[in-house]
Amino acid sequence: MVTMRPATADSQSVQDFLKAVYTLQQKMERVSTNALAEMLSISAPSVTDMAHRMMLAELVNYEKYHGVRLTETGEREALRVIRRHRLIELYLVTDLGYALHEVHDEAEQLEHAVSDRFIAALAEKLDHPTLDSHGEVIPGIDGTCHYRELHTPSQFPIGIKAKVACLNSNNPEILQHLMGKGFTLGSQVEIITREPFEGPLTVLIDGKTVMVGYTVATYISVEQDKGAGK
Amino acid sequence: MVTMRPATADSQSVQDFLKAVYTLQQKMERVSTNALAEMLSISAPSVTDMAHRMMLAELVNYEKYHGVRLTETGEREALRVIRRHRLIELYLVTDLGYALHEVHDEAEQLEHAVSDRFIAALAEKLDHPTLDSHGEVIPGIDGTCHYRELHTPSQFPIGIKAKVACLNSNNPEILQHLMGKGFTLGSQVEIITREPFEGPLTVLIDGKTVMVGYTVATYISVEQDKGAGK
DNA sequence: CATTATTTTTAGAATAGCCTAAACTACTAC
DNA sequence: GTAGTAGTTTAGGCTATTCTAAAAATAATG
Ligand SMILES: [Mn+2]
Ligand SMILES: [Mn+2]
Ligand SMILES: [Mn+2]
Ligand SMILES: [Mn+2]
Repeated sequence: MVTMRPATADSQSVQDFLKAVYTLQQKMERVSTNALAEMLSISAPSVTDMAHRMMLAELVNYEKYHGVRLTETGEREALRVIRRHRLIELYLVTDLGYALHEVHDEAEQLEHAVSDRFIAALAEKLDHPTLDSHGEVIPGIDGTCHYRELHTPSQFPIGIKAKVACLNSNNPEILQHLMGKGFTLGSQVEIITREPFEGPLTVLIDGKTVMVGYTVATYISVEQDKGAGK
Repeated sequence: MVTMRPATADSQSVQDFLKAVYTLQQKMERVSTNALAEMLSISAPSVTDMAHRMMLAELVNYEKYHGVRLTETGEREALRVIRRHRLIELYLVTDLGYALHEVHDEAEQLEHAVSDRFIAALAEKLDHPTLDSHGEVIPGIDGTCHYRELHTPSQFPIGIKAKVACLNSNNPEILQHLMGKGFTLGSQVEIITREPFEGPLTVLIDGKTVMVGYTVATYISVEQDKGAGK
């Protein structure tokens, strides 16, 4: 720590770190080392160390005992990696016959290995998409994100028709479970009943009635049907 | 060196090392540390070190001062990586619009990052090809290679019609130079004149007459036209 | 506002890959 | 066969990334 060299933005660890900070930043002002350790599955001391080195590289702003925040450079880099990740995920489903639950782990590796040339080819082939195979927003080359107004079934009013807009889990088992119930992007859904105390939901999906646990439902986002009055 | 842990076959360094040994083994009985250092662009001591660790992992047979040879396991692994590399190269040209000179460097990274699932998808999509975009043999999943009888222009008799069967350079500049002259896989070629002392060749390619330097011509392999008497 | 509990950082260490400089072996030529 | 040269290995070191155990700081509690 007397001599500490700055991190380089092109390593796998640094890129995953940037993504993790970006994601956690959406929910909290500053991101704690513990939260990062949890998300990255590494020890807290490793996070502290990385935070120091990325501070020197001016990718994050780090204050001892008060967590981390992305700098402008850091955010740009994070969005670049997220763009890669999501373009790859979409491509795997669209052109290589992957099932949704298979794409995340593959993309987690490929995002670091692939060249800008490769990403450009994918973007071109997919006709510059803005949503990936989970329904998550793909940032543009300039970092712009076209967010939509989404809702979680657990907070969406009963009786309103909506469409599944995002299945935002990275866990293959959860995704398989949800898709097994009929939740796929674009499905028509309507909440029929909602049990209190974080109980299960009864949902009408494309005409079929199914039950879903509260916890697993938090990985679903729906979008109100266009044209349907609020 | 008192305690030395065996290498693990799934690291980038180890995989590239295996490929290098495999390639050099075609031309020499045992592969020297210097030859490997040269091919891998690392120092000779690094090669010695790696040789030791890969010996412990039973991937190579290494004898001090007498170089290295792949074990059966090592050869299987090497062929697996070569298969990946070449399927990726073919895919990049066929489906993603890459030019031949762009594929090698990309494949050199991707071969380590991609899953077996991914490779299976490529093989399927390309209809289980046996030749990559350079014209090199793609080993099967079981390691089998369907070699052809190829010739270098510099040793091929004058006046015989042949087809370009392989452009086996990894150097983008060389490939661009050759393709600029009209050498592409499948082109009709006929040697018109050959200068002595490793001098240039005059070649008829698809009707056009071009000159090629001796050195650069060593990266071309041709196959005698089928049906044309020897 | 003390005391405890939780979080975070420091200290010290390991591993894979790499390096340079120095020592050593093996082959080549008298 | 001995000297010289070319090729290899050993010795010693460095970096990035990870870890565990211990110390320190912050946050929560009564
Ligand atoms: Mn993902
Ligand atoms: Mn990743
Ligand atoms: Mn190649
Ligand atoms: Mn490689």
